[in-house]
Amino acid sequence: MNANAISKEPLYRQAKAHLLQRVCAGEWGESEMLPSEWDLAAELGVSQGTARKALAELVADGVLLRLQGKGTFVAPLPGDWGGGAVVMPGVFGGPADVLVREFLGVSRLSAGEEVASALLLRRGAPLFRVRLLWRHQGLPVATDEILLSAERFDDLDARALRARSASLHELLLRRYGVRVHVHAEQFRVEHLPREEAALLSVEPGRAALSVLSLSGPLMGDAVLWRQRYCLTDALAYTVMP
Amino acid sequence: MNANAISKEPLYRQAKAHLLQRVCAGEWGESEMLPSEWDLAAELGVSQGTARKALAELVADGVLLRLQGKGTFVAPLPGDWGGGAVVMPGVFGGPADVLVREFLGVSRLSAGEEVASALLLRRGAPLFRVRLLWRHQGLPVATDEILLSAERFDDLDARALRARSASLHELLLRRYGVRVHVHAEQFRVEHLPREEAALLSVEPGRAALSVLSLSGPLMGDAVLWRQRYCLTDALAYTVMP
DNA sequence: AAGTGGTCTAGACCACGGT
DNA sequence: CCGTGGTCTAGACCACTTT
Repeated sequence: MNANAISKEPLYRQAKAHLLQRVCAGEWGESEMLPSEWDLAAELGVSQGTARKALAELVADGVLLRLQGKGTFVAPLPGDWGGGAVVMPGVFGGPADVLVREFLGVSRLSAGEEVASALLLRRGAPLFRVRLLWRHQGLPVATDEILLSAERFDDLDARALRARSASLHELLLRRYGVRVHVHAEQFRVEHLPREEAALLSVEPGRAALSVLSLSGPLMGDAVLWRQRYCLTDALAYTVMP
Repeated sequence: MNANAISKEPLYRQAKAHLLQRVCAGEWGESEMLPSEWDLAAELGVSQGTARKALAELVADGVLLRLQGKGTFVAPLPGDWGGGAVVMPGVFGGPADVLVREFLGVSRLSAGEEVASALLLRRGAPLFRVRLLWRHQGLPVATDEILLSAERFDDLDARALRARSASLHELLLRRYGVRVHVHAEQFRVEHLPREEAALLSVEPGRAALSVLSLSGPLMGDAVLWRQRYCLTDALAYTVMP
């Protein structure tokens, strides 16, 4: 924590950015303890209080977990479904239902105006298009169309995504060092396009919940556009601020 | 900060609760500065650092605003629309559109099972039912049905709510000292009931975005159930975590 | 007992806004 | 110039978990 740091930013912000970078680089695996406040403070050349403030912000951002008496750990990544839980309509207290991911495929296309503007790319920039299907108790309930720059994330292949346990978020973190957070979400009612209706086994034109979300690295621009169509006959899309 | 305080809670939490109570009691009006950190610390009998931590949490919770060089102020209440902004679909950067509130009326009814369970009331408990209509550029785009305990919030009258500038949130704060925050929100697609369809000038059964939200005091149970129906032909309901 | 994070304190200095 | 909030430091003690 010295020389080349941007001196305009507070020390604890520089420490936070430094630690975030090391977390994203995979320096500490899941269930592996980070060094203690005092050790980190010594490494970074700051006081223990400053190191603590950086760690506290990373906890608030969902990057780290701290447990009194145990230590500091890298927080598990959210699944590809994201933060919004799915529960029975009208019931707020209950546990979230489990959704199962099914990988449909990856293709390539060119960025339209909206996507290009949201992801700060030029029109026509090459994109990867990842398609997912979500099942609840075996029945399809949602489709995802995920768009991301094919230039920034080259060599994204279907093999890794097809694995049942794999997650796009994990792939982006391990291969590109990008930890993706949701920046904003838009909810609308839309009529299902033919393709989505077929995947969800309902008639085309059926009204469904459309969830458009932009994600990207913490403290960075969005890199991931996701258009989700969700059937909400028996489920509700829940968010807790 | 002494005697009757719950000694199990950290000092800064006790200070936070104490300050929150004084804010809700209306001790400081809008655009009136709170005492400085040092003065508050002296009042509460804690160190300046502890007072700062309490203030910082209240800022994070949206209760206070702090401006370097100017002072600490009570944050303005969000309008009755709440946190979710409304913008053009697919456009994330733009400014939120303005919605105009129209008060339709207050009536009384008994709590059904769902509402009673969510608000921790007994089945059949008396409720107030507040009805609002939201317009965007003159056209109706959303209806609200707001339910709250008629026992806890007695003497809620239509006169105060009918005032064009009034807000239910302000009323609850000024009359009952309750500062309401959104605890959770559920999104679904629902078919418009006759009454809502008529209010929105569309045919009954039309699919609309249903937003069910529970609100209540910071650090307390929910006291307000809101069922909103929103037309999203030209608008999208946006949330930013 | 030793190590971890969590709280509390005291003091110093900086950055910003108004006088 | 002063008063405000914002940052940084150093040290002490507490609560919890593990050895």
